Amino acid sequence: MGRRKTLGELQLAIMNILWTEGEATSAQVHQALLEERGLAPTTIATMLRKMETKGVVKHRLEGRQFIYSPTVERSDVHRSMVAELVERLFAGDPKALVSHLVDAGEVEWEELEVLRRSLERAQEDKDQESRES
Amino acid sequence: MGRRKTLGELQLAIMNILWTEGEATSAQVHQALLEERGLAPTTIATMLRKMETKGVVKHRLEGRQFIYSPTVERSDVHRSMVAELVERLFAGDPKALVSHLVDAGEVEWEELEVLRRSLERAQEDKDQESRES
DNA sequence: GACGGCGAACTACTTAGGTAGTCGTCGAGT
DNA sequence: ACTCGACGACTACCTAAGTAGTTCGCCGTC
Repeated sequence: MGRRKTLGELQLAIMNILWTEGEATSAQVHQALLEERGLAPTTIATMLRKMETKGVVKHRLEGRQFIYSPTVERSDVHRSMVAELVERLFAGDPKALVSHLVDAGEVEWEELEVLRRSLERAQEDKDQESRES
Repeated sequence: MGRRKTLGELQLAIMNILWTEGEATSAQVHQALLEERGLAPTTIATMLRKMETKGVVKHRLEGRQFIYSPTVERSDVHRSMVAELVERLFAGDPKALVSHLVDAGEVEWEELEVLRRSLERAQEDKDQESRES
């Protein structure tokens, strides 16, 4: 059942709401996106139905309302979308992406050191956990 | 004139050929992609025409052949596509992408150190150059 | 018991990538 | 001069995302 998990712009915006809220009705999602997008309520509803067909959300019925919730993890979507980009642009080499970010001035190389430290620490914490369990 | 520089899978494959070769005819591109894709020659030709409309390639006439060449830099395309992904997935924070790569096990944090060193060195080289010029 | 509103469903349309068949033309070789 | 092959142009589909209008059913209210 590992379908294509590549989501479009609006779909990601909707998923972000569902991921942070846990679940929401079509109207709630519409409300949340109204400020920045100003879309019709039907647009959101249609999109949610399409996303359910695709298998990235599901709904349960409460009264006469559909309450939608995500069926995929944020991290899974991130993983597959990043992997696709790396595949397409950097021949599958993620390190090339990091190089690119620095070359393009998006990330200062000094920041890599900071990042490395905190990630290293996170790794140690994880090791600690598994040792304890 | 800064159109959307988001290219699809096939378009990227074609651009990769043009970027490495400098220029090529439709037939040459078709030949180069035949192994892995087995597409009809007309498909390549149509795509090149669409890409010219979009402004990412141009052609010159030699005899009765169109010789295509890129009009955008590989690095520009990489930049805008990575930026779009970072915008969509990581709220515009490129450091979050690096974190993700490590969390997802795509890049070992130890490699960041190696990468950091080489990038730092590259930076020094660049500084050196500008000082010399 | 008819009525109005809300929300889901259906339908339609646009844009973009991808794929390919058919047509027209022009130059080369006989 | 005439035919044939190569190659660009045009046209047509398909799929996916995005956007929204219209319809229909149901529920509570008067």
